[in-house]
Amino acid sequence: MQNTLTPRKAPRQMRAQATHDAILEAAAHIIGVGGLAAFNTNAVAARAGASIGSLYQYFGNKDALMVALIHRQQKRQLESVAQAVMRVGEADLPTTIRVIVRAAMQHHYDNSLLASAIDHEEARLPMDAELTGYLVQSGDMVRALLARHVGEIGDINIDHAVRTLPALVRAATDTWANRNPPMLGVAEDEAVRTVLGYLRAVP
Amino acid sequence: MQNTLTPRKAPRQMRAQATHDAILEAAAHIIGVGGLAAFNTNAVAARAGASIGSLYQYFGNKDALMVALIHRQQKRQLESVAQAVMRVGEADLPTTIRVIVRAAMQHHYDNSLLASAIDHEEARLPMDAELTGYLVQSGDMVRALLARHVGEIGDINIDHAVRTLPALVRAATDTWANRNPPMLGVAEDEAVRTVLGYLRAVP
DNA sequence: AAATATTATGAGTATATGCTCAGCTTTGCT
DNA sequence: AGCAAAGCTGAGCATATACTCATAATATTT
Repeated sequence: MQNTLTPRKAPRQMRAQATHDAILEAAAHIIGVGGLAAFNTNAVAARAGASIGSLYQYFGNKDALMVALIHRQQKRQLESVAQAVMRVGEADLPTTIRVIVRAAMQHHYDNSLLASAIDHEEARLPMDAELTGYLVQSGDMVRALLARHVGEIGDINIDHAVRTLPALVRAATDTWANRNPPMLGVAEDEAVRTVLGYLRAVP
Repeated sequence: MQNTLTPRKAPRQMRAQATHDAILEAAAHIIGVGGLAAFNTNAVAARAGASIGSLYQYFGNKDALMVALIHRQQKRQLESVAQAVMRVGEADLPTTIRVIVRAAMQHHYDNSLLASAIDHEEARLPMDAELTGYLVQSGDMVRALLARHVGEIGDINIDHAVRTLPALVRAATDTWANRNPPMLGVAEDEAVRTVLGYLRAVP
């Protein structure tokens, strides 16, 4: 086996897929509630209703499980945003931004502890082809989107914007959605203001 | 003892202070290099050149050490920014923002793994009076600053801005400074653009 | 100098946790 | 039905790690 972070074995039957998914779901839940400090493989297996042996059948080690979790989250986020881009069609820039911001926030605000754990672990773990792929895809999406509204935005370095913008949205979301009680309306408004301000800024 | 997160004993002699500081420094270094996964009290004591017993003389448990680290980082950041605010005097808004952004970035870009670890742990640990105090102080600072330039900024909710702006700067910093090689110039420019855009935005 | 207070030590303990493996169960195929 | 492949189990091992405590060393006070 080349790489211990690679999945050990792919599920082939339906029940195997279910076990596999339950383990990922359990991991997400445990980190979401107790943070990385509570994240251990025995607890994950127990919550998944699977044995610890099953966990290690699909994930060669703890880091591999974390990597799979990161992939899952990235994939969901990308799909969610892609769908929003479809939906929004040819609307004006502020509307477009708001719709996309809302989609991007979706998977963050209900589990911001998980989100920050992923941020942290992403920085520690090596970046693989799949992650790079998501990055490229989301970059292309932003690029296409901005091309539609080229008249309404300031002088911009697109390569910078492609990386900065998602980070800004995430920051606004984390700040306002992760509170007691969560201030989702504010989160959305602040994110929209930030993005529009960034895009229209003149140097 | 009311609270296990409280420091166990305050250092009274100089050598005790040195030990105390060395332990915090070692903790920062270990998290900065290996992330939370590498953060354990034995390793911290070893790197600090102190015994594990000494560590537990000053920090009742691992979380207390983490809390102290968070306080240290917050305090440094606040001081750094406060100094920048002094220095900048009555300059125009773009210059002011740039100087402050640069100060805020200081403690982030050379150790972004530590920064993300602190973000994560802050969300998990209970927020105490000291942290609240830092938040209030930095809020007051932003408020005073914006008051100086009230003519140059758009219609703004100051309470929102006070929390959103630092998060935006942190996001831009993390995104661009934590790379190989670190792109500090881009980080600064992106942060400045973001903040100025946010402040001048019109709804 | 003696007494007291503070600081440092690190082997050792209790526990938590990553992970294995030998055997069992279920599913799919002929 | 019979067989092979896939999937599942969980006790238990090896190790890592949070934390204690009895003792020693150093500093401060009287």
